[in-house]
Amino acid sequence: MFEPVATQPNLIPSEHDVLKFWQQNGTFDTLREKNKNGPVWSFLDGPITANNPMGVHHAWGRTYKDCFQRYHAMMGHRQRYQNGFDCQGLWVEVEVEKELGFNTKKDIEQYGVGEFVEKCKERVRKYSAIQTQQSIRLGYWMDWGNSYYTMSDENNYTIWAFLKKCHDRGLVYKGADVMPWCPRCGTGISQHEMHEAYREITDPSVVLKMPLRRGTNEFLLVWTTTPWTLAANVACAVHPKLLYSKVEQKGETYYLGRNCVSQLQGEFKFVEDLPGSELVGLEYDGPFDELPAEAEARNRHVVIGWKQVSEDEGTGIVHIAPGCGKEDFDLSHEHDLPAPAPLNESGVYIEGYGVLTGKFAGDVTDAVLHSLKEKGLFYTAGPYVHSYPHCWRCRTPLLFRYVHEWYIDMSWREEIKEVARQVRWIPEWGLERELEWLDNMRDWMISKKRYWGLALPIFECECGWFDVIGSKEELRERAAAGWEEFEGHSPHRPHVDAVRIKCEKCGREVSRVSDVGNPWLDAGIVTYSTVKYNTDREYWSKWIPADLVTECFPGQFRNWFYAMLAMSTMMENIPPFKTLLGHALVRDENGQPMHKSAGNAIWFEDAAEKMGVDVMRWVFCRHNPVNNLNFGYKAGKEGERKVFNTLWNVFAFLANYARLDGFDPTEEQVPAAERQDIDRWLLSDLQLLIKRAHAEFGNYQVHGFVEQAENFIDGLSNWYVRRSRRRFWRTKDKADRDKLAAYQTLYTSLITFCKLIAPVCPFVTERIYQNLGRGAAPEAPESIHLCEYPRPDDSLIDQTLSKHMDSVTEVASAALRLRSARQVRVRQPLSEIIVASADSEVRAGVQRFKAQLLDELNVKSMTIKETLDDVLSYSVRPDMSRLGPRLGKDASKVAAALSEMDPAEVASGVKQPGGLTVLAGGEEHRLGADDVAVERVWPEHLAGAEEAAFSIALNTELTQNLITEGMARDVVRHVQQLRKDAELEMNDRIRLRFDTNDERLASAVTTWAGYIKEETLAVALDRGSVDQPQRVATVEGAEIRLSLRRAGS
RNA sequence: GGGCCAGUAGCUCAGUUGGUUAGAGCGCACGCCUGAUAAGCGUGAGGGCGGCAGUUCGAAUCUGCCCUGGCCCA
Repeated sequence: MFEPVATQPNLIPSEHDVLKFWQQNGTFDTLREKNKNGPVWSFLDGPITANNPMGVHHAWGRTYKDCFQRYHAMMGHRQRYQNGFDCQGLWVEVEVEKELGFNTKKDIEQYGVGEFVEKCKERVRKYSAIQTQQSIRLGYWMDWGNSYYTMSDENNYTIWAFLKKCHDRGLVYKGADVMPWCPRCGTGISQHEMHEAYREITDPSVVLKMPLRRGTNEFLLVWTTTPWTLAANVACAVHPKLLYSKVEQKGETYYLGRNCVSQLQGEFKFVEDLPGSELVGLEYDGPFDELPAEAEARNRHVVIGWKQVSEDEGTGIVHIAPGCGKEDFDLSHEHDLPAPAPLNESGVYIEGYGVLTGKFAGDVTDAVLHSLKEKGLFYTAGPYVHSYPHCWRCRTPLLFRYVHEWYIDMSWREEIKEVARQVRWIPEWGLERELEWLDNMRDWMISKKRYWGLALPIFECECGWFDVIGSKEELRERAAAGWEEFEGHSPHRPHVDAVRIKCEKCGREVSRVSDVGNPWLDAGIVTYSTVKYNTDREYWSKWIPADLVTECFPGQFRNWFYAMLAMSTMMENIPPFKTLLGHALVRDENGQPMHKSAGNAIWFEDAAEKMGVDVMRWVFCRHNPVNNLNFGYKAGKEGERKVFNTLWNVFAFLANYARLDGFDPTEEQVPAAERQDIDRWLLSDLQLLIKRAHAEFGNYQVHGFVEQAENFIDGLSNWYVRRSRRRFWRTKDKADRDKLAAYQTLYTSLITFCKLIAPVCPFVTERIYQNLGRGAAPEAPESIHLCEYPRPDDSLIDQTLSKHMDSVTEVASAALRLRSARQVRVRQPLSEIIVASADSEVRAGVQRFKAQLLDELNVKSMTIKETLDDVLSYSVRPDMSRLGPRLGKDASKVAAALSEMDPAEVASGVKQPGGLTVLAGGEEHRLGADDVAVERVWPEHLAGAEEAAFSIALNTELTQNLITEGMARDVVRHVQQLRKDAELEMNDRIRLRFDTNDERLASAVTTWAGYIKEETLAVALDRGSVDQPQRVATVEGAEIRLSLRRAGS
């Protein structure tokens, strides 16, 4: 019935076997069929970017997703199992550009937008297929034929519906702003995408002179790290309340922040300090006033006050170029200043900038400095290290550009906040984080001047009119031209661009704006688009809000979580999900961020085939998700040893013995009341573990359960099995109810344990189940994952028993420690142990498991008492350094008197409230606990230890009998090793032969021959010359030569 | 400048509603045990819980301020 089990689990090859097994049997389909009428549990998958193979960090989130789905499946819940792929957006474009060797948008235009978009789709298909295969390898059970793609028509049109709703409320607008711009990608970078954009770089820092127009030789010293923006200077800003110094140097007068005078080169003469407010309003000459483009600004150069100015860096006087900086731009509104915009979308100067025209902004530092020097405006320059934003996809340093983009006015953020509050955030501070973002975010920039993405359904007329189309049907109805060209294509560029509608104001035919959409629109709509919102509203309302969403949280508060919340608020004003479980980042073994470039990134496939996915999943589930996870093979190895080897060994032990014994798990159960205490202890612990599992899975805190599971398997192996082994070894006997109870207890515990952890490690548990569960009962479900999740049986829980067992293990480990300290090996039997405790529960526990303890500790007898006082003696030594100064010459008399007294009385006396009264030299002296040093003295023959809850004393006196028995046990041990070396079966009988020159040893063997034979399954034990010993061992200093052969052979 | 999270042995982390002598794993050394275990167990060295000040009979746990690191926002 049970298959024999190898001693090594061989995890990785077996995982492939299990995958095959599931596939061949259609196990996942069976599961869905089984649960099809069950109560709904709704998980909603966050789309993975289908742009690269998976790294181990993807596996973390996916392990959670699978794990919770598997738990709920075993609870009988109906689920959707839909995986998602994120398809559209700049990240795909950038990779395709790399593949094709493109550098600019021009390359794409020349190649053809249609072809380029096809390439993007192709890349998505390729990597979604790879990720699918990898996920299957992880054991991630999903409806893989039915994954959603954010590039689908359904998804795109549902976003149109969302935008239409926004437009109906008047929230869509075209705005003008200065924003971060990637000159390589030729697109603005929205606030959402500025996450992790800042990187340290070295830029030129320049201090230049701006001549004041009011007098001669007076200059503002102005600082900038972006020399290219100087050609668009409009104003200078000072902090009105900061102090500025007026200084003279080489016949010129300079103004700069008082705390910035260290910027001055060489000697200078201090003239006076004045507040910034006195500089405000002064007019000056700009550094590039000769340029035609500065014509308007030329007449407006003025010093303005701005409280953001700091004197921590630079000169305390800031150059303002409203067309080149966000804050500058805002200031220009405040002060009604012009905003010349010098760059085109590639970051190149437009006409009107003299020698700069046609040059890339990042390349003009030398030209700018040269020009300043020529004009006598240069003061100093040097390298400056600061953190500067970069394009999050191509790493190009961003520029700031004045542009027109489409926005959603987010003035309705309070509505979103209200929805966010209805979600349960794990960890709880996720809500605060989200609310903070919602408070601080600006309007949502939804346009991008790119090619591969959502086609914004905005049609804009020259006359200023625009409208938003809400569906494919609406587009068809309103199409004035180009519908035929578009029909049959997905709503992507370039085909959708062919459609024109009529301007409702001036009647002209107008096209769609050429922009594509922000990719977070794509992912944010999935709670609608993928759940049949448009086609089956009843179905949709059954599954949304989803019960669970789980993702890695850094970044997602402003991206996916935000987009889902905002879009769901607009669509139906409901939370899109009920619980959000966030987890931190995967780091390398040393806590460093994993980077492809640093070479410390681990690809999923490598990890899967090197550590195995069960182990990987265990590592993920064991970790507290709020902390970053340091992932590496070392941690995997540890988990493997600690958990999987232990589990496997218990399994192998049970299966192999059960096979020999013909144990039948379907036999009638021995009632719990008739089983041994240790059995009932294990079953009680098992119920507690089941309870814990339900609590933690239900609460999405799987790591708490996994930690407890580790403790359980440890107790199962290293206490229950170790303590119960002999019950399994007894000869086959149908009437042996105790043996049956042991089998049943171990069998139930192991198989229940496997079911409990099956969602975490679905492979190894499946193998164990196939042997133990299915092998024993062919009518059982064909997979462990088709079983019901175990339910706790409260009647089996016995808290007192647990407490008793705790006392027992503590006493055992204290006694073993004593043996170790005294160098008395455990195989050497000892005559007596005394356990003393004032706690009656401890005494009860020790009494209850007396036999177990004696066996475990190899001691003949045990005495249990309340205190060890009667076996201990005390030694008392007066502390003369205290008594001397206090008692003077009486001190020595007190000491003498003390030595006459009973040390035990002294010991207890000094602890009394009044102290101990000692009569010496005719006077009474009171001694307190500090006056004497009391030591407990253990009698020579006792080794003692005092613990918090109990004391123990071990009699280490050895009689000849004990020594002889110890020798016999040593011999047994050597024979067992010999059996193992000879690769005998566990139930093979042997004929044993030994030889020794030591008569003590020889007589020990003879005296204990019965015992030795019984322990080693020897049918014969003879002394005789052993010419070719299979083992030569030393016992108590004497040599013994051993040989054996299988009986009957 | 504001907010969130974290700061416990060499490293990685546990420490429930404040309660006696703060735990575990890894690593190192030594020892023990082994008819399931190329496994396991024990011991030792090593920290007084970022700092200071409070509350309390009692604080790693609560309060305040500060320091360091990470993240977010400005």
